[in-house]
Amino acid sequence: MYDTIINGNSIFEMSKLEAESIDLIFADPPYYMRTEGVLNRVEGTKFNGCNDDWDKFDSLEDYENFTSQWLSQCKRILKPNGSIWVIGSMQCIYTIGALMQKLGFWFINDVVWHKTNPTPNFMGSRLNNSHETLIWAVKNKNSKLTFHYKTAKELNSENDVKKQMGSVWNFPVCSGNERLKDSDGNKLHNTQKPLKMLERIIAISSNIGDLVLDPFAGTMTTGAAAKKLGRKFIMIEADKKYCEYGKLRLDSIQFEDSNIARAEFDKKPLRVTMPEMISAGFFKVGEWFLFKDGRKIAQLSADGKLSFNGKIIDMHTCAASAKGLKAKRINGFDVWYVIRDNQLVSISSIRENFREKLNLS
Amino acid sequence: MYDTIINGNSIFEMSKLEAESIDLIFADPPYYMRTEGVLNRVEGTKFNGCNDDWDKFDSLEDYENFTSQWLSQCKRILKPNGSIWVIGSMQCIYTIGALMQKLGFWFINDVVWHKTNPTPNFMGSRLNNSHETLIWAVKNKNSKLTFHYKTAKELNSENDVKKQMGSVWNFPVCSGNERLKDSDGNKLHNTQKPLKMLERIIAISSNIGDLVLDPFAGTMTTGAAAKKLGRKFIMIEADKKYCEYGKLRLDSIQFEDSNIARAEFDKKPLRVTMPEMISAGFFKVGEWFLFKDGRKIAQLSADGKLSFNGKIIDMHTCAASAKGLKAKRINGFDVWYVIRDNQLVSISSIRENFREKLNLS
DNA sequence: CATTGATATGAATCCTACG
DNA sequence: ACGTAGGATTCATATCAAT
Repeated sequence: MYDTIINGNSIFEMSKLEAESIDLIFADPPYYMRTEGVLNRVEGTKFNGCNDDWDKFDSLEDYENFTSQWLSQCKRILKPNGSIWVIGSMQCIYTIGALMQKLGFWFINDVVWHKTNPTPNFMGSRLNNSHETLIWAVKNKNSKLTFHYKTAKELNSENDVKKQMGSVWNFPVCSGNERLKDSDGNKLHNTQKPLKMLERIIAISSNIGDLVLDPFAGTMTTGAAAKKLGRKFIMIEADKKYCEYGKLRLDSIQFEDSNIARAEFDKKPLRVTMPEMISAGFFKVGEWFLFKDGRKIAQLSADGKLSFNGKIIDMHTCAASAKGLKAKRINGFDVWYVIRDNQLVSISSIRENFREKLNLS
Repeated sequence: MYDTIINGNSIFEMSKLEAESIDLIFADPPYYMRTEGVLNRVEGTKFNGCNDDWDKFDSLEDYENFTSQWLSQCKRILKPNGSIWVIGSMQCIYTIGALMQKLGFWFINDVVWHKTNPTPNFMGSRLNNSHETLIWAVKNKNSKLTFHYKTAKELNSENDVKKQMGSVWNFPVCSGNERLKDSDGNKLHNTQKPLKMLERIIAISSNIGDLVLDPFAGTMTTGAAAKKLGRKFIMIEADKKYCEYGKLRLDSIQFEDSNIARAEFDKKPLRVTMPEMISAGFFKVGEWFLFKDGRKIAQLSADGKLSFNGKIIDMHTCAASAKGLKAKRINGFDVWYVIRDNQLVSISSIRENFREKLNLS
């Protein structure tokens, strides 16, 4: 049962789903904003924020109870190595985050959505609230995380410079053409999230073909991003109107194949061993392994380890030891060189040659 | 008892302070990082993060209990209109924030310290954690906040353009000369905070002469900023070594008078009334009040209100009404013009003239 | 068609002194 | 603790009309 929109109560509908069946959950729950009265702009027009009934709760305890219930269902249906993302603002995210930790979710990152065009504070009564917070967690401390590090780096490209993606993300609020309108031309939903943000989340923390759940689906942005990136989805939404518009939206979207969708940048190179390379003639037993500065340090043994000061140890441990580091091991492929045609050659580049030969055959 | 460093346990020492005696609290508590083992950099040197004994707790419950205790003391000693700031990272800030709300603290903003030079994630195992979170709260919902809006705007100046300060702040992590060193030349403290950040916090949310408390004072950055800005301070720190270095640091700092320290930009202009200005001859009873486009809308009445469509109403209500706005009132000083020397002149500029004349006399 | 200017709008815990 | 009334307060972006 997937690629469906379920019109119903989030907690109840989740309770019917199978345990450990979901790869990725994105949750955009009610924020419990606790606004009162009307807020007028400086010009005297009314500011139309989020004053929906679904955002009203009787008390903090009431909200905690609600939050605890839907989070518990999420924990139950999430696969052992699945991820959950929750978005919230200052009014709710601390309640949510604290309950998540109590339930045993293990935090990977908290991410700040820095809005490039936030609503200003009309009254100058506090700092302009220009961000929302996302919590990224896995089911428990021992979960094996899906994180496409190099895909993230690729998505974080700026002027062709690719840097490690950080925990502060800049996106504009959803507006203009992207913002869904109802039949009267008014915004369909008060809290539609940017598609780009959902695409980023799904791309870096799930695999193609995975099953994505959004328990508070609203305008179905999560489903839209999931479908576009080739993931399956289940969207739960209590409001019938949103479900109807959501179906139209999701039907209009197609899978768009790409290196990002398939996380090609994170594909691991073929795993090869020293003995393989020795028997293929890429290394010779007994040859010297040198530092970059040309010093002869250790000699290759038949099992692929190194002979160093009379001991046979693996090249990574040997590298750390020979460099006198406190660390037990460092990556030997970054340290060792051999002599080829009277030249120092990195063993890393020799491994590359070997991999190329394997790929060709 | 102020401008002191107290060497002792935070909770115990706070319990001895008088109730409702503190204007501003800045708290940088142990983060409960849950780090294990040793983290090595790519090149094999040891990364010296924070694994101090003071950051060790037995369990989440233990940490909650500790947090609840020090926050309760903060609540007790904070003045009714005082502010509290707490800084934390993803490991602890949700626990802290949730407990603050349970204790009745009312959130003003959560602020993101976006580090411009964060420690990279050496392993590429998650997003580079490049921020910490500050929570700014007052004692309860009805507290009257100290917020120097225009001082904040002034501090947020960029290329001479001053904008409303937002909830995402860019600061580099504390390093170089600012970073305190011990007698061996090693960094004195693992979590020293940037002085500029503390100055900003103190400048915008307290008044000159106020009493500032830091229950986890560490390198005494809070005290340094407080003294520089002419605030009194109480610094509590459990570690004797930090207290000794802290005393040296604070003794070397002097109050530096400035418009920021005195929040001059937020001084309210003299409050004046229409009748005053009428009797001083700046307005004439019966004269027309016009829109910016030159339309004659209403006539000035002797009590300073406006005659509009046969009714006498105050100029702010009249402005909203005459513009057909839904809002009951808008600022009339932004709306109304009168004729002086055959020119449209804003009544706001006339009020300025009147204030100047009052200041001269 | 390009450029300029007016208008609309976004998850908001959005005032405060005085009587 | 109320209510009432004086008066201070906004940034980025998309759209659309006007030039």
